[in-house]
Amino acid sequence: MVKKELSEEEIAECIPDLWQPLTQAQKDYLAQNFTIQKYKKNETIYCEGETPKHLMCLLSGKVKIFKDGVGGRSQIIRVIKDKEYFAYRAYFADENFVTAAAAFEPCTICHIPMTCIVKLLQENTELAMFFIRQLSVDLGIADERTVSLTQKHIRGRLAESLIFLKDTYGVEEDMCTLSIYLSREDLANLSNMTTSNAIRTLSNFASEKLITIDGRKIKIIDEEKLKKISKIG
Amino acid sequence: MVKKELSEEEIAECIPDLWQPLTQAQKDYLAQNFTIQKYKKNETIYCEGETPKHLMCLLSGKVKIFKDGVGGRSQIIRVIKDKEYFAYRAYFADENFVTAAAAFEPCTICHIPMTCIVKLLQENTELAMFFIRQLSVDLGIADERTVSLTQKHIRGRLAESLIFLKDTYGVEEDMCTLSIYLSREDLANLSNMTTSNAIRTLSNFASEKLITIDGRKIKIIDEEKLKKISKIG
DNA sequence: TTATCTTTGTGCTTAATAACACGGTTTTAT
DNA sequence: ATAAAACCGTGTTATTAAGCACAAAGATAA
Repeated sequence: MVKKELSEEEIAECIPDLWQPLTQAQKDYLAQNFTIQKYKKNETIYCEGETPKHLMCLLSGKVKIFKDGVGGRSQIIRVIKDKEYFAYRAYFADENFVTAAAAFEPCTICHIPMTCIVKLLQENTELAMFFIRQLSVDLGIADERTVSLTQKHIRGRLAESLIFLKDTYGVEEDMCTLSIYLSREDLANLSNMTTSNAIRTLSNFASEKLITIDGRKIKIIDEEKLKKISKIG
Repeated sequence: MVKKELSEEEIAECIPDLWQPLTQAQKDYLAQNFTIQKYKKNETIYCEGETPKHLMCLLSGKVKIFKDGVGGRSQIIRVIKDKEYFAYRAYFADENFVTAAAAFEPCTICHIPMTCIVKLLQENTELAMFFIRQLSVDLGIADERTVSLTQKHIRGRLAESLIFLKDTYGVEEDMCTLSIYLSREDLANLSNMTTSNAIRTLSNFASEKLITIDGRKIKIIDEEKLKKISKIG
């Protein structure tokens, strides 16, 4: 699993935000505790209830953070893209994971023991500020999302998800095909609705010429209209 | 508004978590930047869209953090009790407030300029860890809450809110009357439902002898059953 | 290649919850 | 003290979204 020893330059490229504030001694220390792991499509990265041990940073691929609620329904809480950090919250809160994580597609993820991170934090306030900022941003997103998911109607929620996926993972060369190919079920779990309603609403959007669908390939045609639908709820 | 100069001992009692990690010089510095403000029942503490300037700590009273969504419906995101800190997230995230805050009842709140907090953070990693821990706990709660609010049914959501209010604000001497007296509308906004449904569901709980209601006074009679209702959704 | 499983799509039914209307009650303000 | 406003409770109706059944199309595996 663990790949060959990496040079500090290679590591620096993987985790620039974490690396940059460190002194040389701290960089050496971190490099000794740095490992890389590969995950297959749909593979579980961690489960709800497990004890967190590592900070993870996604180097390539796409990851979902989700939570299974009552009656087998799953809710995607957030998604992770390239160079984003995750899996550290529960450790800082001294809890087990309340969410699970899985790979949407094949992923490369680096692991750094949280004990190592905490040691670095104790001597580097700039690094501490990085986590404070990151957690603060995520908490703001969570607050917004709570209201969107509870108050918007189905069309608004799905429109929001489509815009969100475009903003997060971007589009292909044609400038409008979403780079992420999700199953209807994942799209539903992201938007807090049943799979049937995701399918139906997606078809409606296609009839209204807001998007085109070709299997899991979705092209955003009228982004402004989608934004409007998302906004009015 | 600003009360008479307080002694360091008095301040230490107000904000023990913040105070304890500081050196004497840092304590002196903080004391110079410490002010106290009173708010009346229902008074707004800050509004969505405003620029955050101060860390606040609730010294007495009860506060709601809420967000107005589509169609005038308001969602209570979290509530603050004695000795809890708030209003700092947006500053750390370099955003304006995405939520608003108001006093449920008369409140005393201390204000500390965020510039002062940031200065202290830069020289005190223990203080930084306090915020990292606090934000991590809150983010976990937000994740759990997202799933509860979206997936549980009305009865489950209201039961959860009642348990939550008991755990947060406690009960009176009789050991079962909730110490917080909320309007039906606030109870609805906490539980993501309309006011009529909060009223109806509350009545149902009363008929089922899970609670008794006397105006805004709510007694928890059968906590176990309520927990069960909350859990199964 | 064939068989099996998963995913997608469609129609119909049912359940859950919001919306509305209105009368009575309590609180607040003057 | 009195008027006005806000809040509470209840019945009725309308809307939204979930649930279910089933067929077709793709994907996966033996």
